[in-house]
Amino acid sequence: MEPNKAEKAALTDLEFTVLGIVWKRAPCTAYAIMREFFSSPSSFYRGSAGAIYPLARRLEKKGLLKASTGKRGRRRHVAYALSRTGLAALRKWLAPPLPEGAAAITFDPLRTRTYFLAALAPEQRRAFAAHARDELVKQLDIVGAEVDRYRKSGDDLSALAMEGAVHVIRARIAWMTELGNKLAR
Amino acid sequence: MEPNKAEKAALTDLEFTVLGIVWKRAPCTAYAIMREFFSSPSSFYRGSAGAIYPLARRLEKKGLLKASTGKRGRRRHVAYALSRTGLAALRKWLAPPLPEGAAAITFDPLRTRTYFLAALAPEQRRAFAAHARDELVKQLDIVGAEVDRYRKSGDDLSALAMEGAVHVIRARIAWMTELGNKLAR
DNA sequence: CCGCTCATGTAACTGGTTACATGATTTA
DNA sequence: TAAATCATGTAACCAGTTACATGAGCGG
Repeated sequence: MEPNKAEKAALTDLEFTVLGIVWKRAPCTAYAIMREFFSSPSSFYRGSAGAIYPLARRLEKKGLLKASTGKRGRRRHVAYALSRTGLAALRKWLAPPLPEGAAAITFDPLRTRTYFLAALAPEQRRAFAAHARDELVKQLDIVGAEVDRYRKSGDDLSALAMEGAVHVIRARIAWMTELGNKLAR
Repeated sequence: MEPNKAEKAALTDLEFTVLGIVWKRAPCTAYAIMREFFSSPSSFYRGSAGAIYPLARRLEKKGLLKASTGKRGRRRHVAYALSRTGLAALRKWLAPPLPEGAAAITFDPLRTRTYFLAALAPEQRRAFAAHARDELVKQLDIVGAEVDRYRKSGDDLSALAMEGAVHVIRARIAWMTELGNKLAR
């Protein structure tokens, strides 16, 4: 017999992230998972219903989530929790070694544009650097507030995670400042 | 008459990036565009043939690229260059204002994992931070070399762009070091 | 009773991917 | 002359998206 392909196929980052969310929030409806994505300042995944609902059922069929139906009033809902194998899968994803490329350089719309900045007139280049810097500073406030929120809620590791975003945005601000200065000369 | 939808639809980042590459390298075959992606240390886009060839023809049909057939020996090839409207489109993409979210926080596999690190035993958490840090240090060498390569080739703006990646990786190293220290206490 | 949130889902689309296929030209 | 590179392309797939639809419960 061939090994069951569906059982073996590696999960996507979104699937592991959902596993992580359920681990934190269990018992947790698919709707609650969606909200988690909506409230995140990161917009890489939108956590759309069209992604989350089929995904949750998929993980349940694979035995990584277990579903239980509860009700509020006469209304039913499905709450998920991690199964034993789900927790094991989450831990395997978290623990070293990291997969190829997990520490690699990430997509950055500002960097992508900077490669081709010579196509603009010098004055427009400086405007780009100044504008990008301003936008980054705005982002810094948003993620800074998010760090505080996690701190106050006592979720120190999430705060530490979000501090990664703070570090990165500060680095990008420094980079855009440097770019502005170099373009000014 | 309705405005032609195909003409008006916004381009993706990949399409603008190809526009930028052609602007730099014209006259430039689709194959050469692919190589540009292969040689990039960023792996967000793989620049696969299945993406690049249809994309180039699409941009040509929209009038953003113009194609010319050359030959080496008795073998034909199609070389692209930017049209006037293509250059205008590239410049509009580059110039302020940036689209919504261009300065937003980006996807980071390390950050995503850090949110759920409490699911690991304390010793495994520290191992994660140490391992991630090591992997980032390796990346720093790679992108540092890339900066030098651009500097030597005289392409200062590309070097400046790649220095953005250096800034970000250094920030992520500092973050992982901090995380390691905090987990050690 | 109106509008908001909770809750669940589907259909059509999209923008990439992998894998494959073909053949000329160049280089070791 | 074999292997690598140049060059072009297609087919099947995939993991997301948007947009839509439905309906219960709840607060003002």
